[in-house]
Amino acid sequence: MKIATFNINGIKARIAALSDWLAEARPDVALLQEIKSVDEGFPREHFEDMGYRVETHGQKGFNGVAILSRLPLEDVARGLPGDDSDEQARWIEATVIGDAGAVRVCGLYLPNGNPVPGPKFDYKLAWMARMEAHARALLATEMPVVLAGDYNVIPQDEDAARPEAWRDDALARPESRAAFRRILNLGFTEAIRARTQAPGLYSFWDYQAGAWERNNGIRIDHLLLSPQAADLMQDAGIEAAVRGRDKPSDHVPVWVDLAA
DNA sequence: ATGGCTCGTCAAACGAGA
Repeated sequence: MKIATFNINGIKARIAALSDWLAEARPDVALLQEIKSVDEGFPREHFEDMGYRVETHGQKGFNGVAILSRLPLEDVARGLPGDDSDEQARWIEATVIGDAGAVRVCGLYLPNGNPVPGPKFDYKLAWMARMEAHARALLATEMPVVLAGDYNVIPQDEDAARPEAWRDDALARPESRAAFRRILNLGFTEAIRARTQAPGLYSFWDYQAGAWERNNGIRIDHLLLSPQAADLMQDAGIEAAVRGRDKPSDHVPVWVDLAA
C-alpha cells in the first residue's frame, strides 16, 4: 500500500499537476493539504474517473484536506479532536482496507505559526498538544497508523539548506521541534529518516527568490508510522523532481510503501 | 529580505503562506 502526502496549494490551480503525478506514481492513497476549497467545489468526479474514492474536509479560501484512495475506505472522520471551537479544516482520517490488512491513515495540515511570538504561534503549539493526545489514543488501538501531512516543522538543522535563516521562525523554533519530538517519542517512526540520515532532502521550496533553482529548500512534509505500521514499511521517498515541472505546488509528494 | 511569487477572493488590492 503506497501512501503519499502532498500539499498541493490549491486544488483548482493544481488539477493538471496532481493528475499527472497520480497517473505516473499511482499511489494507493494520496493525502492532500491546502485544497483551498469547500467540499462542493472539489473536482470529485475528475478524480473518481481516475479510479480514486474522494473524501474531503474543506473550507472557503484557505486550508482544507482530502483523501484520495484507490482502496476502500471506512470510518472517515473530519477535524482534530480536542477543541470544538476550532473552525480550521486541517485534519481528516480514515481506515484504508488493503489487500493484506487495514491501516488507519491521518492527513494533517499543521498550522504555520508565524509570526513568533503571537496568537498564531500559540495556536500552533496548542494544536500540536491536541495532536499528541490524539496520536496517543490512536496508538492504543494497536492498529497500523500513519500520520502524514504538512507538519510545518523543520525537525533538525540538516533539514534546511540555510538553517540560520529559519532560527527564529515558527517552523524551526525549539518549542515547535520539541512538540514534534514529543509526538515522535510516543513510539512513531519517521519514514524518510528510517531509510536515510542524509542531509539535503527537502519537500518545500519557496516560489520566491529562485529557491528551487538554488536548492534552497526545507523538509517539512512527514509520514509518522506507528510500531505496527513501521513493521510493514518497504520503502519511502521524496518526489523532488515534481517541483521543477509546469505550474508546480511549492511542496512535493512524500510517500511510504507498506506491506498492507 | 522588513518577502523577490502564487493562490483565492467575487472582481482590486489584500491576506496568507513558509
